Amino acid sequence: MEIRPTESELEILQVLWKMGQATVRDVHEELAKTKASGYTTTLKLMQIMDEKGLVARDTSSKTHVYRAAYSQEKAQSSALDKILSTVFEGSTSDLVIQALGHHKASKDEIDAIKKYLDQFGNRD
Amino acid sequence: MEIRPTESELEILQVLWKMGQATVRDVHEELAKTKASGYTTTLKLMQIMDEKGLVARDTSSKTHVYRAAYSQEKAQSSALDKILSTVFEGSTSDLVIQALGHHKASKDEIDAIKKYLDQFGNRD
DNA sequence: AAATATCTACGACAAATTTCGTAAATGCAA
DNA sequence: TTGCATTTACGAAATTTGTCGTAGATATTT
Repeated sequence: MEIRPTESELEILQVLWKMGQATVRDVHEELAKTKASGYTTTLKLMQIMDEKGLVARDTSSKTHVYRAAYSQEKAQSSALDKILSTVFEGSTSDLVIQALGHHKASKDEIDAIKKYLDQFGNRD
Repeated sequence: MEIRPTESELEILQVLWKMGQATVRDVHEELAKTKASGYTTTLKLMQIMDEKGLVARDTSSKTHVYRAAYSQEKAQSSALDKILSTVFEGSTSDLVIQALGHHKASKDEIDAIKKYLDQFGNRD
């Protein structure tokens, strides 16, 4: 029952998350900025995503309007689960420290994290 | 030049990271615990990985001995890069906070992270 | 209304990944 | 040494994913 979006499906979801609602053309033109593939390719993918339940669409007018049915939060959680088990051996702290080390966080970001830790980190 | 391990290749790398050295049979029996596929499948995969440079092997005896040529650190860094750009919109702090929130870290882990932040987080 | 443009549906092709069967080589055991 | 088991090599099928072409429907323009 795992509904794992594929790589291309994830790209489409990104656009939908950002736009909220979008037509196939909207999505395709957004993707076209960084990727070269035909319009019908995007269309087909979004139709498949509809069948899978990854998106929902309003078909009342000729031009269908799509929205994500798979939330960014879910994708984040799923992505973290996966890399935790595949490359971090389940160690959240390893993951966090790697993330902080390799990808420089701004001072504001670091402050946000510290705040979070102080607030939440006092349990066993 | 991107040498991105596939899903199955990553499973094999996990075994090699853990074992250090391993034969095809070693790897296959480890994988068989959670997955059903034939011995020659594992063999073929590992041969392809050798061509790609993801593993190295000692062929001096009949039974070849493999080791990872793609480090866990590299895989970690690559995995973080990917999910940062695909589902976290580049926000390291979002990623970290999500990681800490969803996957409970132990007190020791939290302390380790705090320590890391205090030591390293005083830049702009 | 006729021509043009845009959209959906859908089959089929292409590429990448995974799977396996079979043959040949090598080592081990009777 | 002869037979048996294990291993490698390799081609090919099966699967999954991504790609596109074409047909038909619907709208828009002239």
